[in-house]
Amino acid sequence: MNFEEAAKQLEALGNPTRLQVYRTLVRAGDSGLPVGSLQEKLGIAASTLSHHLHRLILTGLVTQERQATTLICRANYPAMDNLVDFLVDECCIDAPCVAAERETAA
Amino acid sequence: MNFEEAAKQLEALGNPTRLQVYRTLVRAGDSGLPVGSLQEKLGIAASTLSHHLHRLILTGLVTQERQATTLICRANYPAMDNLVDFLVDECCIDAPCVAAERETAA
DNA sequence: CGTCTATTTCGACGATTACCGAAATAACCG
DNA sequence: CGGTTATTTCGGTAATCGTCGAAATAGACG
Repeated sequence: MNFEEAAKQLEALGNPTRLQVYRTLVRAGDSGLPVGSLQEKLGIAASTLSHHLHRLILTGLVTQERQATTLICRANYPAMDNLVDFLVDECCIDAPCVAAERETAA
Repeated sequence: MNFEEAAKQLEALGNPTRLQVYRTLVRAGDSGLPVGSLQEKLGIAASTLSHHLHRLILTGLVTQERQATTLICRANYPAMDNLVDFLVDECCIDAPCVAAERETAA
């Protein structure tokens, strides 16, 4: 995980609307959610949602798969895993913290 | 860790300059670093650094302690720990996602 | 082909951000 | 008090962001 990529992903998740989108997708699980359902759940304009989805996709945190006219969105779990690894690694380079212990224990 | 707080911290870390500030502080360890040293390391204007530090402090990711005329900055490890916890809890990184069940129960 | 649904792109707007240098403040020392 | 060093606040500017509605595109179906 390179520094710039991590920063971009963190920035993507740092917007409340996008964090909510991402959380909703995570909770939807492997089956994912169509853009329309997502829009209904969040109650924002379709164009706004599309914009945020685009950014999440650019950072690799979300993927899309076409099923006929609807687009299914899914959280990309490995990407988040890498991001968390980055944070833990950064956090624990010189000063071990609780996260490192949990990491090694798990 | 509440949702809004997590979003604010993620946004704080999402800016490349701030992420670099934070990383530098993490690597400095418990002894921390004066603002001046930080500025020298990063090569940015003092006012710009002060601005970013302020934001990191507001989110709780960094703390400051005065020592005479110099201000010592330190990474707040428990805050990062909580943030990582939030991400892991929200996104159940390595395990099948049980968050949906938790959601319906809540 | 024309129409319907789903989604994106476009164009615009106000709000926020990042950055800098200059001036102000804080704490110490003589 | 006057001076010195460390840092912040102020003022301003260019760039980016978040949001929306309207228009454009993608695919299915008759």
